[in-house]
Amino acid sequence: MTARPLVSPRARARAEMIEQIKQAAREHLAAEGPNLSLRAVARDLGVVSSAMYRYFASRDDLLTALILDGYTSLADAVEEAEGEVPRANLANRWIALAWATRDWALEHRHEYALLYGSPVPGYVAPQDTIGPATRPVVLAMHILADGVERGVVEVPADRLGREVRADMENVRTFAGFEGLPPTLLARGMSAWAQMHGTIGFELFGRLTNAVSDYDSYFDYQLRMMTRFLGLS
Amino acid sequence: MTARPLVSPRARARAEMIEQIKQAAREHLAAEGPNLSLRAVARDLGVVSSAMYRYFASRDDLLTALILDGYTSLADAVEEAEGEVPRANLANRWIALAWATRDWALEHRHEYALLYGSPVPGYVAPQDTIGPATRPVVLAMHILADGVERGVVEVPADRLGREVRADMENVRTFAGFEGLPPTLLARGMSAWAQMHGTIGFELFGRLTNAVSDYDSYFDYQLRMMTRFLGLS
DNA sequence: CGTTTGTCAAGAGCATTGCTCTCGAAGTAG
DNA sequence: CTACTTCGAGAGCAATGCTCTTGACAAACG
Repeated sequence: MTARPLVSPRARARAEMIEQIKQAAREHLAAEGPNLSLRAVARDLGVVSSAMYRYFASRDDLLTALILDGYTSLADAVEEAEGEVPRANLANRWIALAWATRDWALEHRHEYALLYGSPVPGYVAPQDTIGPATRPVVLAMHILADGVERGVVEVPADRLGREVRADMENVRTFAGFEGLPPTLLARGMSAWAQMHGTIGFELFGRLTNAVSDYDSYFDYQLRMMTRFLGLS
Repeated sequence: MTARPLVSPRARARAEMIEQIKQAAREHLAAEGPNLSLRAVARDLGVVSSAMYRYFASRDDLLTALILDGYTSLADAVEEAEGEVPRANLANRWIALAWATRDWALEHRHEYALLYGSPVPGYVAPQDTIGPATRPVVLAMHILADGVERGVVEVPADRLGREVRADMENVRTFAGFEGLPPTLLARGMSAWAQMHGTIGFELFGRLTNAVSDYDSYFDYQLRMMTRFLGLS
């Protein structure tokens, strides 16, 4: 007698097919950009287009799956890179995080555009994307919180407006940072916007004719950033 | 006898038609997002779709025209706002520039996405867009150059890498800033990326659940920025 | 074992898109 | 008046996302 399989062959085949579709879709994304065509990936898989709808209710659903995978892929890469730096070296932890973000963005240009570029027209992010989506920025703020805890990061003595303070408190409790002062959090958000702004400029070709050595440029931007944050 | 019109009625009608098409396209852009449909604007104008091709060789050509108009519209708004601030008030000039940018972006969300968001798939920016496209950032750097000239902005004494220095020299000569030191230019680019990063975050919904009062948030970000630039 | 239930790929079909071509009407210039 | 150009209309082609039906096959159950 054979043991009942833990997952039926059917469910297994289905999971494999879903993975194949996503893989083909990713390749199409990298090749032709965000104009993802269900029929095209169906052709790649030697399958008729209507069969796709057994696995994804719509093209947007496929996109959602890709976006979700993208968020976790990016977050994994970022967390791994940051995790390899000694805890006490705050500046290098931030720099490692930023480089990992940029490296991932350059390797997955169109996926990055999907995550951080202009949103797709009719698409609305479902609730379960916000978890993976916030992992990198939560990690970044964790570095700052660590610095405060270790007493090596000086807390800016700015006077925040009431609304900004409320917003920062909101973010703080959301991410679970008790020891992170709002003024420093605001600085972190500033640096975060700068990092993604710089990466976006490079990726979307807004710096052509202006910058030739993007690595050095990014490196210098990061040096200014860590100084601005009081990490170095 | 009637005088020969300076521009023939035909050329005039043509120019008007082009303007009508662009206007309808802008409205469609604002309503349905970047998925601009030639046939839809043709329907709006009560005209058959093939007639569009008498005025724009392709859908991308229409987009190019909209992008070009967008750049000049944004640049006009920014230059006007900045021009109203007394020349000596460097910080307020920068702040006015930034607010004008954000205001324009909020009023023309999809056009801003066209200009600064992820690029449209097959689209390549023609050469004649780079002029209007750089007007705002040239203006921003001009404020910094002005500050150096007036001797009120301190020049950062950073040591730039050779590549970064070369890039900054490149940008400097391109924009015609002789008196702007590379280290300050690099700071300017940093602030520029931060500004567009922050605006993009707000516009593309990357700050929902984190920020509630975007005006105050942007205001505070600007205060940090002008301090970082040495303008206040 | 045999029947039922559910899942699957295939195909036809609908409305939409960008774009091309041809045709006749109408305006313009000599 | 005649020759030329420009225009809008319409048909048509190759795509797209998505729906529906049909027939085959596997899993589950009695």
